[in-house]
Amino acid sequence: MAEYRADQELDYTALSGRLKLLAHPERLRICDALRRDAECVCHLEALLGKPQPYVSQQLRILRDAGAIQDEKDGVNVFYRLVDAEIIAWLEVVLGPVQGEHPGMARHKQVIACACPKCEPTPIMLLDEAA
Amino acid sequence: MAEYRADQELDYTALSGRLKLLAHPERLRICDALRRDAECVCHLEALLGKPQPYVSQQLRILRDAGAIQDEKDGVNVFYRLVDAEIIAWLEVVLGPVQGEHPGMARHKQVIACACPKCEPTPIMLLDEAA
DNA sequence: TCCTTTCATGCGGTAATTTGCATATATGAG
DNA sequence: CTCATATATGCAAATTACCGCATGAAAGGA
Repeated sequence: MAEYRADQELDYTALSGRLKLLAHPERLRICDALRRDAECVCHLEALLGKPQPYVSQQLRILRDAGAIQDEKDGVNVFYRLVDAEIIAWLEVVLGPVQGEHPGMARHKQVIACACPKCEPTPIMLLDEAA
Repeated sequence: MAEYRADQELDYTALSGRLKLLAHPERLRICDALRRDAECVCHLEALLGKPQPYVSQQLRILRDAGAIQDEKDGVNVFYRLVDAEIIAWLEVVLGPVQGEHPGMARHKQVIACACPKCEPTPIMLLDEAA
């Protein structure tokens, strides 16, 4: 009764569809930033150096696929990685999360964005503390 | 000297380009088959149920990218997964390799192809042994 | 209310992928 | 050499993805 051959029939179409989310330079960079912590759109805009509608479009693709979720906070919208499977994939593709020193500042790689509201002192947190 | 911020500057373009190889249903299925063992084109053709030129084209994409290598054996050409990084990705995306019972037959999931040359008894090996 | 800021959406053109099909190449048998 | 089989390649049509841009919607301050 050892039915070796009837294995779980992976859904290659579904899997490749999810892989396609990451198979894009800017979306991959966004996901890399988000796996450290949630970020608002203006930060991601500064990180990518692309126009805001462009960033929002990539975010929409990720959101519609269930990879990320938005949390509105007044005028700003923060996005967070919520898909465990994709988080696991990122761990292998990009390596372990950088800058996750316990208790250390967020925004390790994220460049300071122009908006004064996102953070009081966007990136200097590390150095100012000295 | 703790330079937290200057991390290894991942090449998102290169990584997404390699992810794109797997972000395709048939290529993903091919890779899943190949990570068990090398397979010849006719087997893969039977597995996918697609015309031979179609299969050869996907194989070419994977070969040009360095994911797989061909080993000619007479009239047949066997393909083998050779990229360690991609093999590691597949492990996470598809789960551990199925049907890798030690010392057990190859061709677990691969359907028997029509060609009589690939294998004397393509798929029956398991049962014939009884 | 009006204005500013932050973000989202819709649309169109362009570029890249996908895929079917005709054909080319290579190997071995006879 | 000729033929059959296994595989590769080239090309074009169809589809899809990508990206810039104009505009829309929501929130908060004055």
